[in-house]
Amino acid sequence: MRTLSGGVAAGRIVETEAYPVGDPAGHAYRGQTERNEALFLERGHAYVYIAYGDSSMLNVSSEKAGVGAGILIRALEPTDGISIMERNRGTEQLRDLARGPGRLCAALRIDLRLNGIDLCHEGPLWLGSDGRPAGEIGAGRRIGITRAADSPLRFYVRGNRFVSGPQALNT
DNA sequence: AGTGCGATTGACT
DNA sequence: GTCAATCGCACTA
Repeated sequence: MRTLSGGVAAGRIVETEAYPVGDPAGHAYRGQTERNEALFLERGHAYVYIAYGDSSMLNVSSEKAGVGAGILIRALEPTDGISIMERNRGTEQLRDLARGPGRLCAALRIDLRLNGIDLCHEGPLWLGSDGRPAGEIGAGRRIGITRAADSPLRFYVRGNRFVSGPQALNT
């Protein structure tokens, strides 16, 4: 969930990728630096970075303090504040509002100022549950990386149309 | 100090 | 379906 001056925007997370300890594709692989230090915070903190010049990416640190690992949030099924997301994204295509990590951050206006915040308590950006049961989860290879690309570390809700990536990988 | 390369997106054929 | 834009960061010299 995301609190903005214009109101609250929120959605269900329908797609993630894991970047565990020792993963050569992970940003923490080469040790702690100024950029990735948020990955080394206690699990549940935000790690935000910029890829390809623009496009922010949102990760959640996933290990105890001092250990570098995280989960990339790749896609959201919009549930609240849809008009806010449409304005942030410059489109009214519901399916495209938060399908993809860069789009998700644009829709919720997530930038480097949120790097390192605690996501486990209500705040400008936080994680919560809507009480609804999760759908059936599928696993497959991660998207857009070259190293360790074959590890099945991408997880998604089966059949959900807000999941990014080729349709063939989402069955 | 210079270079190469992405955890992507949007526009175009 | 294909392809270029774009820039911060890590690595080499």
